[in-house]
Amino acid sequence: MISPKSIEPAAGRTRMEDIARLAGVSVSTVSRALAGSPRVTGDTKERIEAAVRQTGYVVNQVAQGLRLQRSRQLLVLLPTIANPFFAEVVQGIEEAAGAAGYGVLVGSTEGDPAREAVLARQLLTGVVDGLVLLTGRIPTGLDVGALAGQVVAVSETIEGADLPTVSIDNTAAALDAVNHLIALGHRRIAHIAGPPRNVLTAQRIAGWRAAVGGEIAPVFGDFTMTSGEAAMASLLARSPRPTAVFCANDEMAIGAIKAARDAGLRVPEDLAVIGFDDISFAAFTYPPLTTIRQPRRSFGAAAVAALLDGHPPPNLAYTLITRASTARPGL
Amino acid sequence: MISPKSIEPAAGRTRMEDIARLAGVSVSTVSRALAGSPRVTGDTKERIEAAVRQTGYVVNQVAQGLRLQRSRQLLVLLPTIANPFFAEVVQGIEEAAGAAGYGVLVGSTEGDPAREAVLARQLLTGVVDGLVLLTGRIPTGLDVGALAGQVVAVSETIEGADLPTVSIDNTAAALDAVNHLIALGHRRIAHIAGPPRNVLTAQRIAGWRAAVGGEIAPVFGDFTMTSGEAAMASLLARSPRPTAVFCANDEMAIGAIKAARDAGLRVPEDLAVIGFDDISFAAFTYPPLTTIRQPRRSFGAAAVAALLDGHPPPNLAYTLITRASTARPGL
DNA sequence: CTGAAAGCGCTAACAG
DNA sequence: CTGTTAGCGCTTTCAG
Repeated sequence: MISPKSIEPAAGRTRMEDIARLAGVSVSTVSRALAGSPRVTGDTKERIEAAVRQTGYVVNQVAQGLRLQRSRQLLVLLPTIANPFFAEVVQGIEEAAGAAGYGVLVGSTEGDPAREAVLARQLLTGVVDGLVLLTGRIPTGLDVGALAGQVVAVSETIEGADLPTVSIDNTAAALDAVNHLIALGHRRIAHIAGPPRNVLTAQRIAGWRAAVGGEIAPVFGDFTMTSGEAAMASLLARSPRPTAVFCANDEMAIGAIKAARDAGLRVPEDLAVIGFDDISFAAFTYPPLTTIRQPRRSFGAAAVAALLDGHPPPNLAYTLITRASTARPGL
Repeated sequence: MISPKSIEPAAGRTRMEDIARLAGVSVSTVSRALAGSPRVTGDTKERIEAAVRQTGYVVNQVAQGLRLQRSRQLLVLLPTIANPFFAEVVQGIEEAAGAAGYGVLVGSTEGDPAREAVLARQLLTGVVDGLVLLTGRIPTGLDVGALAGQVVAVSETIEGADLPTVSIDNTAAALDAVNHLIALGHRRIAHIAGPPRNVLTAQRIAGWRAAVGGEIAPVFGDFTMTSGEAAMASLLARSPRPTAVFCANDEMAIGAIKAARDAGLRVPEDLAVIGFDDISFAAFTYPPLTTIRQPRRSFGAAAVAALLDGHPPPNLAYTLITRASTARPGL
């Protein structure tokens, strides 16, 4: 059990002072030696290193953080870690952050603005040095202007905020996806979109509209498999029925395929389906899912580079991955 | 960009001292008021609260952590956050931890023992108060004996370590899964196991063996879809071919179904498949996957309860979820 | 090349 | 009910 009622400061842990005593020097010297200062050399340095090895000493990062005013931790805020897309971006962030000596805190907010705000405040209290937003919005109460360079948006652009953003060109990618269907001969191409009032939703709708022309209404989902299934069910009631559907993410595409099959349709013969993201499951659906691959690990790496090195985040490249869920209509 | 070369201590952030000045009291009084001490009341309390609201002050958790010798952060160590099973356990941990005012650090170690060790040391340096191990092993260099009450294992029991562990009875669950197949009439039931030398692997093999009897060899995978696909391919070369296969997790089951279908077999008519975990994708495979549901959110909640309140973690209940991937043989 | 001392922002005796 | 003071463990001037 953590935090017993009686707190024993320093609970027996080795401190720098102990190392100093063992090595017969002062704490300043130990501190310098550990920081790799060239001012500590030879025998002194070796004695200190020996003491560290012997005791298994590790510097207290909390004390160090207080003194240095930096924690070497990053906070990632995202809607849900259960979505493989986000999970893989987090992997990329972790890798890059870890390589730079930074740790990663994950806040899975379930879309709750209150929870987002609470977590984001960690940034203001010294617990983390930087914030990666995968939520598509600024946590309430956070003054991003004053936090310049400490906040980066990933995947979703945040409107009205002048934030460095790591993303792909979603409109162009959606256009490419739909053009793939058009090239196969499809003309009635429906769209299962993300939630209304979401930037990605708008961008992908724009790409779809640009390709299909006209004013057909998309069906809105919420990026879950269940919502894709429901959306597809409603599309199947349309007449004439679409011959193809472009889904704003892979999970909704997986739901859509299930709905189509449950309605007795064959994919891709009766209905072609294309997704977005290329999560690992996309290659294992039946039929395997044609989709747009987003470079998720690179998203993470670019976000960390933006935070730690100030690199302006690039617009990354996406790829159309052609699998068996799309084919010529009525084949 | 984080950490400019010139560090400005206290970089303009509101400190408790500022609140004290605004409210016309001392910092001790502010500290007490913020901690909800009954010793600060009436007008004083209100002036302090007003100052806090006005400035948007948030206490510096690093300084607080140093003083209190506790960080209100938990570290979760896991093989890969990209696996939905782990992701959902993390959600459960986050929920429970968040409700108790704790934050969650995630270390996705990709099975790298060195990375595990480095991350686990955070526990020793005051960055986190507790450690949740989903990795099935003690990070090297960590003296769990000395850290009693600060470490809990989840999902995988750690052999030779006397650790509180949150899990299900994996052997019994595997037995139930295979008995489901036997009840359907299957007799040649193969097993796609997890990686060798893994406790879960051993337990699930034991349950399978108890049900099928005999000494058939399992095929080993590594819990990924790709490995399940490869394992199934090798099983299909056996003669006589199994009529059913019990997979040690859902992802390998998804891979196995793909391999079976690619080989021209129908699931479940020619081959029944049962998985383990009931990740969200299991309900959306084709055919939908029969599986053993593990209560992942509860795993997380129980782990946090063990750490924070010292509750001994219970063995949780699992459920057989019957879907369409299993049926009578040769139907 | 090394040490003494100050201080990061906070909490908790201890006095009053 | 409130303030003074010491100190959590570390880094970094400033002296020597």
